[in-house]
Amino acid sequence: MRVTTSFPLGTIRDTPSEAEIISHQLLLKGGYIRRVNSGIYAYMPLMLRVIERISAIIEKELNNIGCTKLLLPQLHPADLWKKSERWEGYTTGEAIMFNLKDRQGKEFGLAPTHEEVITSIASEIINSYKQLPQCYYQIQTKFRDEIRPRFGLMRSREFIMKDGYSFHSSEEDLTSFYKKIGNAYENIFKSCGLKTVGVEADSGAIGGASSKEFMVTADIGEDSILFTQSGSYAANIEKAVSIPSQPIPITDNISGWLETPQQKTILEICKKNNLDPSQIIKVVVFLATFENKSDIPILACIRGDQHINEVKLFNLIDKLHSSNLLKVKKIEDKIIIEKNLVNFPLGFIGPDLDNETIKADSNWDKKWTRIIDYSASCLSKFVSGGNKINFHKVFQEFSFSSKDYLIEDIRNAKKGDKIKIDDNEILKEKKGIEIGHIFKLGQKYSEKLNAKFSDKDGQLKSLWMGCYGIGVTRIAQAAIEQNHDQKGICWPIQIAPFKVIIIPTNLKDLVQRELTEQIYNDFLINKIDVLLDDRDDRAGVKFKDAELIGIPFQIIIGRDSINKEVELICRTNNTKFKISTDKLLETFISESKIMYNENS
RNA sequence: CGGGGCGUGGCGCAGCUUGGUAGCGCGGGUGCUUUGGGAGCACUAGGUCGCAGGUUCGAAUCCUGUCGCCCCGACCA
Repeated sequence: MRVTTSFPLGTIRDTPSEAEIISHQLLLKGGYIRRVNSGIYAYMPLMLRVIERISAIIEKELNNIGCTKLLLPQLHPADLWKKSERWEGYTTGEAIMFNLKDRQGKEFGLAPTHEEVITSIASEIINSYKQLPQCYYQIQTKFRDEIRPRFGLMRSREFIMKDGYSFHSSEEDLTSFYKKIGNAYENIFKSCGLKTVGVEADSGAIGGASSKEFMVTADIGEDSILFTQSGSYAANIEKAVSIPSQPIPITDNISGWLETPQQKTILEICKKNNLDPSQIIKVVVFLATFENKSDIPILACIRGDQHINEVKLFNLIDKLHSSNLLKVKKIEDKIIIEKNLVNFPLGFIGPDLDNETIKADSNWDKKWTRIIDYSASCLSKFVSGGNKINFHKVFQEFSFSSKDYLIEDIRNAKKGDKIKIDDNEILKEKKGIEIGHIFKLGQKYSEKLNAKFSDKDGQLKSLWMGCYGIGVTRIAQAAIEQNHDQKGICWPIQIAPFKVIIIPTNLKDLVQRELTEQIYNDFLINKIDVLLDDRDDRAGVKFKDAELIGIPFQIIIGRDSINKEVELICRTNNTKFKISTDKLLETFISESKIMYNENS
């Protein structure tokens, strides 16, 4: 490709003010993407090439393990999503799905994911165990109405994703395929030149028995990963389980009521009353909203030095009730409190708060659901809210063993904690960018959408399913986050838009020009992805652009053209080879092979 | 949704406090010079100052409303 005639670069000199993180800035500066609206980007020619490289790597690995590519619609009828009972949750609860009505008033959603569509199709085409297993995948734009799009392609409202769905006749077969796809994922990310960590994860709104996320570790990551040094354990903080540190025993000389005026936070109480956070039980109030059931108020109790994990809390409440749980939200809003509660001492609540605090005319459940985290349940003497404004209380010999209290794990594991499986190790924490997620769905969707097959025994059974996602555009940006320097992007060669860029320093020089054409054609004939910067600009401009857009190799054609000598420069480590043109191609090929091997 | 910030040529910004009819740098175009690290000089094109009301003789500037975007938080596969 020639920059002047077929491949304009579109680099910009100033960093657009909208970009906060380096990878986003470089994508904009390098002319890879242009913002059209909040969370909506155009993929410019350079970007498209990167997307195509990543897609090709994904396709190769998935085809290798017998997956089949197809393309599904993006406009989904609401009916289908109502069958799986996700319509409400996706349009009113989390409201992540863009939705609209057609001219007849029929409802549609713009697909954030495709379980419903693929399952309904699978139910039509799969009849017998003899057809199983099967795995279909596609690479396509997804739509999600993110609460706050940010960081360019990292969290955008329109993004490209590979999503795959597998169908099995048994749970065992699903499990073995799940492992196979996990291995394929590792190959894919390695082939993309990315360093990733696989972690246990919460399966969230997709649902299912278990799931694993693939993370690119980076400081700007939006997820927290907890892991042990040895690699014996790694999990997303949403899912991670640990053993909390030992509480500091409370001294004997404290008892009864504590007057705690204006002391609403754990830290204030500790400071003013000479207590340790582990001696306090913190009570956080939530409201669980269901699709067709009255709202349920929750008292979530946890040791003061620990934090509530709202994902675990959500999953727990979801498990307790058959109705579809839409959301669990902290009760803070004064209007909501006044409308539904009476004598409600926010900030001074204890685990034994009276059910009478819920107003009779409220449409809430008339009983608090009291959930006690393990960290709190083993304390018998502790300080907690006195259920009276400006008062806390020392609870003595208190027992949570009554059936009013559900003792569960609703706690965030944190760094420094020990884990069950290995006494010697403590958890460390890093930030990560989620670029892949695989789920064992089980029969959740096949049951709801009635996707059955005839098994060996002649019985009709629900299909076992897995689903597997990779954020294609997110990989591209994560790769930049992991591979850049002061000058710009340093693409891993596997996913670079071009392998090499030819930079003639002075096109007015006839010798240079001829040599340039000769080398360019030579590379083209050898099917090497080459970009020729044939702009009539000063050399410096072209050097800067080449570095910014991050092509792995540069060929500089300059003064030594007269001796048939050029320079081959490696972008990443700045290695320079001064070589004669007849050795250029073979040197390039061997050097790029080295680079391929380093990255995989 | 709460808090903060910003909307002025393609990009980055100044001007706004104290109203007087829009400016700088980069980028674009033309010409000459220059040519291995974002060149120099000269000329040039390009903006109803987000939008709508209001105040005023006069509004980018003051007031009201509204829309949009960005950041932090809530929240979020």
